[in-house]
Amino acid sequence: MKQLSALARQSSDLAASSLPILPSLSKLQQLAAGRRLAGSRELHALLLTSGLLSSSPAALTSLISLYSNSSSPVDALAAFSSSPNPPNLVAWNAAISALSSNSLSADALRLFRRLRTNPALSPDRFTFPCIIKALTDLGDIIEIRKIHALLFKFGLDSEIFAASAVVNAYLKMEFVDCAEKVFHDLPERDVVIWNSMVNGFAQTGRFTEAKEYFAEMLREGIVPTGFTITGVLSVFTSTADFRAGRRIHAFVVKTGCDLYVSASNSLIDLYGKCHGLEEAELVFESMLERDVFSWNSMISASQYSGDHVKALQLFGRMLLAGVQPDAITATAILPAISQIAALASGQETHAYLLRHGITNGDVFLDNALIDMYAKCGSIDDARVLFDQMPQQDLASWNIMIDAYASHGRGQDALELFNSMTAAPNEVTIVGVLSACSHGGMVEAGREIFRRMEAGEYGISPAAEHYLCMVDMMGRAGMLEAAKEIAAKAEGAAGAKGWRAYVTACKEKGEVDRAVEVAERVVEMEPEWSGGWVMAANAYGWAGKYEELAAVRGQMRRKGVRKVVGCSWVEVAGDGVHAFVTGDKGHPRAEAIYAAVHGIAGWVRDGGCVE
DNA sequence: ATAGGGTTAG
Repeated sequence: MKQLSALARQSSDLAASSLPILPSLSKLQQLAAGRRLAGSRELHALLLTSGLLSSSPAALTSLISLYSNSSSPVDALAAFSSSPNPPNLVAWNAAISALSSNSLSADALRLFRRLRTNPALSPDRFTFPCIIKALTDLGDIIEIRKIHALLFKFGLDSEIFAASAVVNAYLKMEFVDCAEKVFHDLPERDVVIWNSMVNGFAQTGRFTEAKEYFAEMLREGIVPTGFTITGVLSVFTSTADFRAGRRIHAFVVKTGCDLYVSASNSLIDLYGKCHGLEEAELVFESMLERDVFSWNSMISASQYSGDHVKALQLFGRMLLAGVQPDAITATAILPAISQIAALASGQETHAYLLRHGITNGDVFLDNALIDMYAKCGSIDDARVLFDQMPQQDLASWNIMIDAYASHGRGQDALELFNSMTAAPNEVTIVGVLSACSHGGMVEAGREIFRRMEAGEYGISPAAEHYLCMVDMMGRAGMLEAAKEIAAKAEGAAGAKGWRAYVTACKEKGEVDRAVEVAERVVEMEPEWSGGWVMAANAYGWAGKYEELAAVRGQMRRKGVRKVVGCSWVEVAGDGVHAFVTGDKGHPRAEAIYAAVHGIAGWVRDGGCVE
């Protein structure tokens, strides 16, 4: 109360200068809503000084709901508690609502219990929806059942607002029979309670029921809303039923029902996940209003389609639009940065996340950061972050082991692997095997592979593991052993295994061995251009030009094209530059090629061979 | 004067 009077003194001058003497309450509300929290405080001060707060119960309730709508539940509760007169039931309801709609569920429950001890007041049809919502957030099924019984006691069991909240609660906690009973016992059902059924089933993975209720809802002639569309789209996205998702989009366009922001977001998500980048963009660009979900879904859609540059551009637009990124934005954007190895951008993004307190304790985000630092070459920074994590998950271990592997630090990878507190999975084993391979640690690698074959990790060797072993043996010059392992791998991995073997044969000058299996790669994976190129190269090394010409001829006839290699480099203060093989398009191409030749010369002079 | 339902991540 002391604080409030001080506040009143402070802002009464301001209020007096900008407002006529006691305008109507609704006018005040409009002004306050426009100015959000500051406006609410101004109104609060004015109501106190004018005495309106003690004479009008409506004034107190309006004030509580204003604070609630400006996301200030604590101020709402303070106004409620400091009321000069005992608050009436409407004020109690507004206060409970302020807490429950601002995620202060436990406080909402406490306030509700205090209301129950008040002999003069009983909860009504406005109280129940709020308290049920709070209990749903708390996941308290025991309390939900008690409150449900209480609804009958007060004769409010046919109230559709309370029933919607109850249905929502039961479905979230997978009490399907209870939810359906409440739903069917109602004398009338509106679109909201239908939405509760559809979305409740959708969220708990009961996709069939969700679709059935949606279909039934349409049969009953209920007009769907943006809430319905969002829920039903999430079903089709989860089940990868993109054609049905498209049909929903068409339905929305045809019936002209408003999409609202969330339903548009769900469409972007759907199109993003079915590689319909253009359609996702179409929806995104046509939105009049975008929230953080819109941006996150759109950035992820670029990301799924592999367009890292577009993802980064979108991120820039997001910041310009003044939308605050969150941890999900960061996990979507960091892989794009990693892909183009833009360390400066990565550091900048990390600093931004730290400044805005977005990093706190999100395992996904920490993993993305570790991966980014490792892929951008800053492996020791990656390790510092890894060690600082309060709790690493399996992905963290895998990322860090992979990081050491790709930096040729086999010993560090092996040490990390041996100190693992979590059980490894197949990805972990691939990482540690490739670390042994790149680090030339054949014996350690063979030992892990042997243990794997003996079932020690509970994982049986898969294609990738064979591939790692071929690579490892090949690099160590154990070509016969490499060949034996390549012969064990099948399918696409078999082809890659043979390619690894062929590469190793060439490295070791055993071109005859390479020629012997050159076409096996093509036989196994004729669609893969890499196999054809490999075969042609092998014949070239051995000087078998007739065979080489034959392979090239077949490649032409079949239209096999070599995929052009592409790389990026980040220049401090000058952004990211992309290059493809033989690229002369860069404004400073001449200087760049001169520098490359210079570096190649130093490397040769330093005694390095290919 | 006060009330119920929704989307995104390795």
